[in-house]
Amino acid sequence: MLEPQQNALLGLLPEEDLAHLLPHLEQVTLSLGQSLSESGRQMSHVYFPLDAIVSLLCVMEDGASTEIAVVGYEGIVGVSLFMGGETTPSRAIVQSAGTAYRLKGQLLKNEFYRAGPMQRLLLRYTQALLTQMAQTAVCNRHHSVDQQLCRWLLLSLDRLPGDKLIMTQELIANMLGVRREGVTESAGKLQRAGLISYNRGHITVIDRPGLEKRVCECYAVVKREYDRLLNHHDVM
Amino acid sequence: MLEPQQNALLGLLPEEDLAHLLPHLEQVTLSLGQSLSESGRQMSHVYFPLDAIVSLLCVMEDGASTEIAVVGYEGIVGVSLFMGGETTPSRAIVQSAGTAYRLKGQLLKNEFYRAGPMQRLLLRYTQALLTQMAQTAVCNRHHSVDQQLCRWLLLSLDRLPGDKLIMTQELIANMLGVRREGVTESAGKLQRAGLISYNRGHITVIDRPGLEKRVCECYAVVKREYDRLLNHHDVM
DNA sequence: CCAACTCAGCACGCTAACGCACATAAGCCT
DNA sequence: AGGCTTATGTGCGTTAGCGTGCTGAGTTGG
Repeated sequence: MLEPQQNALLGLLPEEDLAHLLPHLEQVTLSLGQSLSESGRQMSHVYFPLDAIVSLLCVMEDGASTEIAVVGYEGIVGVSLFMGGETTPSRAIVQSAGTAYRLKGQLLKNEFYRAGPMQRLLLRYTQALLTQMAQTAVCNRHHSVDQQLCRWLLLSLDRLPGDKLIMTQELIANMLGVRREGVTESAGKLQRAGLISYNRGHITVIDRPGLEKRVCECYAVVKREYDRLLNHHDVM
Repeated sequence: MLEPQQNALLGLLPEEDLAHLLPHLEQVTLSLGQSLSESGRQMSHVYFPLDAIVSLLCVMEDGASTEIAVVGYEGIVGVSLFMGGETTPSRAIVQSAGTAYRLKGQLLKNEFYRAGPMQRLLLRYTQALLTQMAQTAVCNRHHSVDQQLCRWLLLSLDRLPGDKLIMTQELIANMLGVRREGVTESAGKLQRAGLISYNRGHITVIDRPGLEKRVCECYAVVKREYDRLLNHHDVM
């Protein structure tokens, strides 16, 4: 059984605050490719992933896209609701199927405007998101597809229980905003180096330390900032 | 004389809330290249630019950098203070000299945690910043230096009183995270097309509509979102 | 007024990534 | 089994942007 506390934000909340929300939290299954938020559309709920992963994508008129951030058990999908804008121009797509708890948008806003621990927590999380987006921008600019693939794999791995992910090269290419063939090539290198094994949409990470050696600094910067902003000691 | 209300955030604040802050607002001159915030360092003040422009840069270990957002009269530098993280891994550099009002960080936080109009305003602004960063990331990935230069020029122009900016190609290259020669080439095209005139660090925009024709959609997306989030009607 | 410096422009060759066209290959569904 | 769809691997030519080295035109300051 999956408990709401497996989501890091909910888990960091003091018991009484969590108790407020518990009756309204609804467990849902998220399936691969499902959209939780479309550009410019108001979300009815926010989502607290448990073992699912959600990608925030920025999609352009011609259909080209790039992942700007990834959200897993450590976060929440639907930041724009409590930030006051209600909508975002970006899209939220389930990148790895799994489970999440969801909460009606209005209830989250109520909790947020009580200005208690939940507010502090959500604001700190949003700042972590800012950092992730900034680092993604600079990584897009300066680093090779090889490095970005490593970063992407590690970010996903950190949000998954095991060492397997279900993901075609086509989809990874959409996330990274590169050609499918580019991913084929980079993934091939990683496979030949014995770091991952790739099999028709099923990736198994064999040598995680090896990936960490190849990845650019962007991964560590983001991870460090999440750890700093969302550790139990500072937040509560 | 420059009034605090020339900053859009301060200008949107109801009179009584602004009155709270006025005695503590200190006018300062920002000079080109001045750093307002270093990676991981706590800021003592937040800044409300009037006619100055500040770039938020993400700098990497090897010194390569990319601008992730630009802040002018419409915004505030120092979002991380009220978001709870206190520091950011990014750097804030004055990109166009001018004037700003500044406020002690603690005073801003006090005002923020009163949970009044200022809080709503700052949160909405932060969401606009999120959008700008996301769009920058996707633009870095998919658009040519030509297009990005147009975007950058227009974003700067929107934040300046006139049609001139003081900025060498070298600095623009740092912002965009490209080679200086790349900027030379793109700027040359714009100059030959009669859109701008370039003269040793002095750029004059001659044909703004022409720039708007060449720019990628990223500019409009960001502008629209700022207008939506920070118009007087919705915020207050 | 000349020297030093800064800024802009140009000419290479180089490489990563692109777009496109195929060739397999592996699972899926009668 | 056989044919379909989907996923992956490869091999082109093309191109945008990079790194480097250099030229020359302004600007500044002694």
